Amino acid sequence: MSVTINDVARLSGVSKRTVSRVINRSPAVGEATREKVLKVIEEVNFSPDKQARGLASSRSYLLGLIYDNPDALYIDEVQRGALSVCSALGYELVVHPCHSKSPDFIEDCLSFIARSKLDGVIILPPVSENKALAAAIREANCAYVRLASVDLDDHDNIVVSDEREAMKAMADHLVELGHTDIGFISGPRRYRSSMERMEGFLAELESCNVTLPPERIIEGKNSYESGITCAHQLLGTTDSANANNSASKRPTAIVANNDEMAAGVLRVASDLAIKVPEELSVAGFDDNILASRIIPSLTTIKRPVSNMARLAVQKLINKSQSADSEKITLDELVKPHLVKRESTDKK
Amino acid sequence: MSVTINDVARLSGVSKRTVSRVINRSPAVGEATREKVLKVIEEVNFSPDKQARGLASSRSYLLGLIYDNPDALYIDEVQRGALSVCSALGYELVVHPCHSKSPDFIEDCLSFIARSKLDGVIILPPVSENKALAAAIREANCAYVRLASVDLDDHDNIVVSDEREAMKAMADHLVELGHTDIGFISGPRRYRSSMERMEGFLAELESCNVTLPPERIIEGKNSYESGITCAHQLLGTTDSANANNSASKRPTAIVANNDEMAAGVLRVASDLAIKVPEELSVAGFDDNILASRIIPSLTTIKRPVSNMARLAVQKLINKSQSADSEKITLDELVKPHLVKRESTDKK
DNA sequence: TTGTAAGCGTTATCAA
DNA sequence: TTGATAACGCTTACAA
Repeated sequence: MSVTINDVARLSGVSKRTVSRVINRSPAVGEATREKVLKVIEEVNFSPDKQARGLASSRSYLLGLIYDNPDALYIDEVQRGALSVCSALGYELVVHPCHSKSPDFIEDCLSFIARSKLDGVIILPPVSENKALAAAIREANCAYVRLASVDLDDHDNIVVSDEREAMKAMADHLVELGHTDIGFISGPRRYRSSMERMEGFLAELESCNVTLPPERIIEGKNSYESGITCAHQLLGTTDSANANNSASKRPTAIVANNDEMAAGVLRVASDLAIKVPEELSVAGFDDNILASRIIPSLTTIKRPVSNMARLAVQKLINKSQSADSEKITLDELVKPHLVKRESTDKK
Repeated sequence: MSVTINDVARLSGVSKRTVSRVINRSPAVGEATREKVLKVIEEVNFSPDKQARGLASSRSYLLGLIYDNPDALYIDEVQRGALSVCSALGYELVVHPCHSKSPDFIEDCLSFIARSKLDGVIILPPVSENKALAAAIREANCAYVRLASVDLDDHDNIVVSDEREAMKAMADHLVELGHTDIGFISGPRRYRSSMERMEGFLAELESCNVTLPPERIIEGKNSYESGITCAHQLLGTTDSANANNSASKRPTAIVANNDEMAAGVLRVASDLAIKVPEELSVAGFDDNILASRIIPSLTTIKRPVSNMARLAVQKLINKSQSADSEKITLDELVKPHLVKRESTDKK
């Protein structure tokens, strides 16, 4: 049927073992031999069988992607980024959306890893913040890299984007535009990333001498619906805040923990006939496709998602690579950055 | 390390081969023996090694997802749908975005299949319409199922959603609202799905005695930017149509081949201060997340994407299953349906 | 630097 | 209905 290592060995007049060495980039092969073998490999279009390789070496050349994030755009960007490195190195990507609230979700992830003997997994936020999961995976002796906003693991096991810093840029942007009365809709406080973003934002405001009173800071759930609820609260249209909906009492800007919630804010503003950005500036985080399509388009923060995913794969592969084969080099990581659009303007 | 088929054989006092038969649900095993073996399997928590199995039987228990579709939301929905069936049956899903314009993309897909000895692949639109790809995959002896809008393959190899029918509902909706002067932005005409949608829409209009002149029907590229270009054309703001931008000359409704282009139309309407839906109704196709978030929210058509993906996996697995093991039952397929929102209203 | 032989954990062949 | 034995295609001791 298809050509095997034996064929290559025979054709190039060396042993199986030597061919194996060539395949695995072992340095312990004479230059002449290596070239001879490579030539044959090329000629007969040989590619080693993954399953046989895996069976013999207990590796699978499969990487897993574990996520509970509902943001399809984020997932898609991660996948494409990861794959651009994966497939170039002979690895494939197996996807695994999980339910981090489910009681047996750790078991489920471990089973996922075991079933296919994955060589490593990439864990996306927010489940990447789950300490127990990371511990269990480490315990199971599987390589992993977490994508996160905080440095909550060894350098080898994490790829961090500095969201705190990015939110400082957002604060500066709004202060420059003259905003001092700003509403902030955070993400769930149990997530480190939510706290990073919030703290970065508030700290920078402080250092610009802008202090937000507690009622300007509310906790959202990262969903569109939650954005709507929180916007009502900030814009003074809930029962508890009745009759307070005068323009003078409203914040002149609202920043949300993500674009989904910011979209909710835009929806409420539209319903209340509050003009954005003339009467209210709005900003989000993620640079979702929404952000550029919605009217007015949304000022937001873009993370280097694709690069982060690539870096994660590289770290993973470097780990699982046998000691004597060449390591690959790591890209420089790009920082998140502010994207200014229509939804923010002078106070 | 972990328990193997040998352990099970030893513990239950039968041969390897018999255990293998039990695992594979072969009927050629005595009832008593089967139960004895199953009991041991249960006790020692044995699960067969995929790689070894694959090596011996040349199967991988891996399914591939091939797509050139840039719509992350669609991909995500497919993945989740497919996985809900996959993992329940011990299969994993390997993803493969491809570039259908690239000259070696068929080779690339074949290599993807060969590399991991995939048991089958699901091909998403629009590349699912590519006849050469399907032929090549069939040639390579790999099972496949295409997701498409037209019945362009054997029943076993395709899952169809009736987009033509769905667009009839869209036509009826607009006619009911009193629209007779309607602009239509099609997708690329080389795609069957574009043609299906367009033909379904126009045919139904005809049968309601509404005929669109040629200049009301233009070909878009399915992108947001293309939506903007086409909207300008339909709303008479291009050079070639200068001075024709009087309300009376404009269509009272514009339907686009997808939500992305419809979003472009909304953007242009906003820029031209044309009120939607008061002065112009707009509709799309897909029910992207955009559709519900954008202001005004978009009337569109939702496909049963997740169900289609599940069905595809079921077909695939039924094929690759050995003849003597149980087949699984197929779900009923839900049809695409119209979702009415804010962007369409009475003329 | 290269080769020999023994697995890796299954399934498949063929006989009993 | 069952079982010994040989694949499957590769890697890894262990030699040479």
